[in-house]
Amino acid sequence: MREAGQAMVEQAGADEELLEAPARGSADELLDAGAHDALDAMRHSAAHVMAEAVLDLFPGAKLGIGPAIADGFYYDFDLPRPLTPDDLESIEARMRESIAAGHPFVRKEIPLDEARAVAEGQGQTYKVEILDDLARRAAEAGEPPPVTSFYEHGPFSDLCKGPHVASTGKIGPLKLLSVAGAYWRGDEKRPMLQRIYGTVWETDADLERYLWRRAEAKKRDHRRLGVQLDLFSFHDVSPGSAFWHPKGQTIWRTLESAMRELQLRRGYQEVSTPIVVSERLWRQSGHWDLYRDNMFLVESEGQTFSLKPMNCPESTFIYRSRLRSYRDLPLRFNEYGRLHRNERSGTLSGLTRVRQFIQDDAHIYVRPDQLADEIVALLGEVREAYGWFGLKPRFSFATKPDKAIGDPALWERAERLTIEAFAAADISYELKPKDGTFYAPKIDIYIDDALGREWQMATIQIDLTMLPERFDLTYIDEHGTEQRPIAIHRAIYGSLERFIGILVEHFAGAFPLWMAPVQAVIIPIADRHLEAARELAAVMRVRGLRVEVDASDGRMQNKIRLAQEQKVPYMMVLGDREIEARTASPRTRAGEQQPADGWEDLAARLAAESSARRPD
RNA sequence: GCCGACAUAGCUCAGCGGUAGAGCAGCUGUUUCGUAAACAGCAGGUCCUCGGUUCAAAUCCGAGUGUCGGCUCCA
Repeated sequence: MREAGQAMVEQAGADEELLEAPARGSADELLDAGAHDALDAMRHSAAHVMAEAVLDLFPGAKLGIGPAIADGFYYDFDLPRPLTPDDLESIEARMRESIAAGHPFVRKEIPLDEARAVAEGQGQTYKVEILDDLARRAAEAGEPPPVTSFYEHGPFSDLCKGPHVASTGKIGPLKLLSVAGAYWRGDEKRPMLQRIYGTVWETDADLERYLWRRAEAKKRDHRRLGVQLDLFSFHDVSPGSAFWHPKGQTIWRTLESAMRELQLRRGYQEVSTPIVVSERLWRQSGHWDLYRDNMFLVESEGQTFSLKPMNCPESTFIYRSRLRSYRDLPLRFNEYGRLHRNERSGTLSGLTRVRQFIQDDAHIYVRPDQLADEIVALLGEVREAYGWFGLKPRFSFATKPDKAIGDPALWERAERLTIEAFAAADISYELKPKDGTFYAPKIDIYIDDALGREWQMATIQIDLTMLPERFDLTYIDEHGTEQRPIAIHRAIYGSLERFIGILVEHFAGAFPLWMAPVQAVIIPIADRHLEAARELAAVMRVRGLRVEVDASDGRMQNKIRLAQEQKVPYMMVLGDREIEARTASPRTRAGEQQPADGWEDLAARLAAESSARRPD
């Protein structure tokens, strides 16, 4: 990865559109600049031009940092007053002037102490801090203070590694997007700066496409569609917790029963454990020290309880409720446990960041010799379940971090068996060295949604120590001696709330037939067709289909439009012709008219289509 | 939690010191209609909450609550 990055930077440096990157300096430093290609150089250059504009409009503004980021750039400023949307317009206008002027970017090298004196003279305290850090890092590495580089364009100069485009005129079409608060260096104990986000592209068409993508994402926003489709709502009496409406709950139950069906087939046994649990349990599990701030506490009769933030410790009580034989393993306990985590108020966001949620959680207890087979099976479960939604999971494998508990030999074995399991299941994965949890190596599962956004979804953790040792789990092996099982924590949907939120956006609310809250709407043309419409609905409901009859006195065209807006997969218009022949001709939400079919046959066909759980 | 913005009818939003508005949804009536919006009428609001300024506050100021954009992509 390092090598690839370096090669890219060198390639970029060779591009004549780019100002040459510094010859000296490690690949790491170059990577830190985030300037990987021409577009990044352009974005980083735009950040400089924005800083120029801000300094011009707000003399005395202090500069933080201004890197290129995915899709654009930002720059952090310490300003005398909060910025308004009008300010963004005038800053953008000033940037256009600088771009029109076509100032060349000029690289200057200045000894560090000299640069520091200049920055201090200008009152640029954040730049001084950066320079001091550079000096300190060099000193720690036993190197002399490095020579620093500045990039100048027109009246503006900024400490910067580069590379940049040749001149401000080479900066493509841009737009400033938003202002947000950002702590200096991401540290909440440091001053809060104002961050301006912007986007730059090589062509107008690219910019348009990006803005369209943003607008599209906004239209698909699950918080918006959740209201439109009547799925769920949020209320200030319980911030961060969804109120599920009937249709949302139907989706919920449908996903849950699909997973239950899979779990039944795979030999899981469902359990349920208390939500209010004594602090004593959390002390034993270690959560009390590490996680207490995120737990809701409840006092009763002088004892402290908490709403459980995770299920895992409690499942061990069921494991230990009797003596376990090696013949009992694997034991697969799944639980749809309701969890509460007291997330900081500012981080809450729709269904994707909540305080209360339910996981399709499971804890699987295996003998070491069963681990590899179990992981292969779990990877298969993930693939199967994600196939219901047409999602293609990508896998990563995170290994033992530096601060880890437990026997190194067990770690080594678990990691080796996991890698073998990937091979056996013929699944490729990205290795993330030292990125596991302190108690377990873990497999994380990612998907890209319909808009190309990446989401971290399921997780599989191979727990060698936390549950087995802290809760003293044992089984009796074939020689009559006590052994420690391995515990696997796994969630495939993860939080159902979050998963449904992602699905709403992925499908833009047009759910596949099998999970649509209303699968078909029957539309009688006139009142005299209502009775037959109800009959057809009954025929379909017998097959387990979720069907509604639009009995309102609106016109058929309007009923179609409403069903269309609700993204109902099938509409059946019933008039004299259909009723005479006891047929119906489904109209799909894509506008396709399917051939007429007898009621029974149609119901059977749609029911079969639904139970196939196809993603389209 | 912190910074900024926002909070008006069920929904989307206008009004921004002088008696609360529109479209959609709802209700009532007329219409009974062939594949994406029939017509008319009616009803609907402690303008988020509390406090302040003012002859007068949805509008200005302060506090609180909630929501939204962000807060480790480090020259």
